[in-house]
Amino acid sequence: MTKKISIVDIANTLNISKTTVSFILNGRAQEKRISEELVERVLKLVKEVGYKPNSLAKSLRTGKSNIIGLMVEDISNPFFASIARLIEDRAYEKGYRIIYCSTDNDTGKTQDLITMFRDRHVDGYIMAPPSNIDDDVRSLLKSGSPVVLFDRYLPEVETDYVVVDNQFSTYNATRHLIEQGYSKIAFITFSSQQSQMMDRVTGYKNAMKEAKLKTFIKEVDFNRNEELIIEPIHAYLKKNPTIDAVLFGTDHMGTCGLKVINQLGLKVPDDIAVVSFDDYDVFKLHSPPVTAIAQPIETIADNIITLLLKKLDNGNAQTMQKITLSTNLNIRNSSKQVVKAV
Amino acid sequence: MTKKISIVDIANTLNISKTTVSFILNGRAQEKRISEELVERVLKLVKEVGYKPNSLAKSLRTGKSNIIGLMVEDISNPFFASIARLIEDRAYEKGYRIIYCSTDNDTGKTQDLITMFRDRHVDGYIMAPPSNIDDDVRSLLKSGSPVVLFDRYLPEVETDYVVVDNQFSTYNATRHLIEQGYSKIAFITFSSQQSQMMDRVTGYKNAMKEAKLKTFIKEVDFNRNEELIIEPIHAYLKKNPTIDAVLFGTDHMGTCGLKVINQLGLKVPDDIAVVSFDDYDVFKLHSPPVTAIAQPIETIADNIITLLLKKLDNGNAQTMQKITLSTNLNIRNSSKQVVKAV
DNA sequence: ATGAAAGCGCTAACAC
DNA sequence: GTGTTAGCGCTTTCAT
Repeated sequence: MTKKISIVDIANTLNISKTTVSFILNGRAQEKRISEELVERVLKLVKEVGYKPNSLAKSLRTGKSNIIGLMVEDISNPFFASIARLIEDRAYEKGYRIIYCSTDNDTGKTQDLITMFRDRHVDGYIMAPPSNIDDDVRSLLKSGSPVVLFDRYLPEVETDYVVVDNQFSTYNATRHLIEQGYSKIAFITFSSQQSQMMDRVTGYKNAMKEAKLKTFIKEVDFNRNEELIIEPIHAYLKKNPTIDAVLFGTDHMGTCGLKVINQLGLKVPDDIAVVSFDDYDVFKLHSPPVTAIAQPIETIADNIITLLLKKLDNGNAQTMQKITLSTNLNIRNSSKQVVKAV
Repeated sequence: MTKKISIVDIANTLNISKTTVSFILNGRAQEKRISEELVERVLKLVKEVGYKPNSLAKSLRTGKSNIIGLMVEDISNPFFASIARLIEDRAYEKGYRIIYCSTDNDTGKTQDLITMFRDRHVDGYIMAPPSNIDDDVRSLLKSGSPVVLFDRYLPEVETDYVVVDNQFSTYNATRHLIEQGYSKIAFITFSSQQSQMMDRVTGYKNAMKEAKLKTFIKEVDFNRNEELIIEPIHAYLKKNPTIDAVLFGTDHMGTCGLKVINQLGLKVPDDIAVVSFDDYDVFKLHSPPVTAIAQPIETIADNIITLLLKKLDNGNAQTMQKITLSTNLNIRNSSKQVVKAV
């Protein structure tokens, strides 16, 4: 097999030193003024025997692994899966590989993960950080590793990040519902201290306050068991039958919410209007289609990887960039007041 | 930082040799009859200075990386994302990490990926193989690396794999449609030579043949641009207005298909009945809910990782296991003939 | 019971 | 222009 051939083997076969081979293989032949002819011979043999440099050894020596550590909340969530896919593609083009992990927003698990990534000498980190991870990120930064945050950021840590304008997004969505004539508007979301979630609540609150409306906020604890998310929403909606519209804080929340609304036999939008953060097939194909706050997934992924690759090239030298992108409110029939308020 | 400390540093500090430290760290103190007291001292210092072995160096020396290479068709597809998530969890518990890549069913890209994984000395491979990858998989096997295939297998290669009973699944789904009184039943799927797709077509064909019905098969080329999938379906359905039911070959196909049906303003199931392979929120939440062939995701993931871990433990010694799991046809309103045939 | 030393495959400073 | 050599940090055989 292509197994055991090392740089020494090919050097010996050609009766030259492995240094020369190494130089040639790393494109430094010109610089070292190695004869065209030797270069050819080496390249030919390399191809012939199918020699592949051992990247482990290379990494050990150079300290570079060409691996990027990607930490998302949950790879099975469509938002994160899509981002991961796009990042993977761009990184691949540039010769980087991705090791990913799902953090479940668990700080302890994330710390473990960071240790393991550091251990493996990953060259850079992309992370949707859980709360209370500030010190760990700082220490990463201090040791010279580039870190790009996304989806949320850590207000107390000076890093690059790519997020969307969460506060305006929910403010805007809430305004939309108000303009459509709804007044008992609930905001149902995950309980979380993360920046993006805080901002989303704030946007909702501001819009409601501005319109002098009473807020209805329901926070549900995150759980991987969907039943445990559906149940509290069910209870909440049942207990507050006057609610005439609901804004869901994430795609997952929105999906669970729709299930509840089905269970309760509520008509959308007549009984209850629906808007959700994130925009996926579930919302587009629903009857009626669900109004959704669409994040610019591709732009997000593009910015993340561009930022990281730049740092990787520049030896992490530059100043931090904080990128906030705007979302798009895709208005559909789930939030259009039918003319009945006449 | 926790950066530069190596085994030598801690050996020097304690005035002992690095060998001893290595033994202690690898739990061979007993075996080597190293004094309790020394062991304690070493462990204490290690903890104190936060020494972490360099896993790169370890891998170089031992040839083990504790990394598993996972190759899926597309990580942003919910089926693969869910599987990936479950595998990640189980592997993590056992101290293994996952490097993943999306193959896009592209043989060339997959070969690159394999080379890169092999390069990085991954300990094992999990793969949803594209076609024509037989030789590469064989060579992996020959070089002693455990490989577990899933979702599809390579008939010509003797490996472990975990798949579902695709042929029976579509046969059964088609039978269901026939029993409901549909007769112009189309099968819309990706054009592919992969085992799972071939089996799905066969199942459909067999059921139709058995019932003496004419088959309507539309194969669409895979493309990452959704528009290019939607368009041919649109054209096909428009050109064959007599079709009264359709079975979609994958979740992605089904989602695109529903979009087309919406565009065409067709009523489900009155104008057209719908059944899809794979069962996701999109189908459950659709109005009417869509009948779907549910794969046992957790069981699949569990079997895959159990198989691989066993091989990893046993030095890849055992015989191959071929596991075929059954699916579940979740019958919903999208395929229930409304009583009109009276 | 502990240590010296070889070596995994590679890079790069320094010779010649 | 090309070769010698010293590590990168670790494991493991063989001595003692």
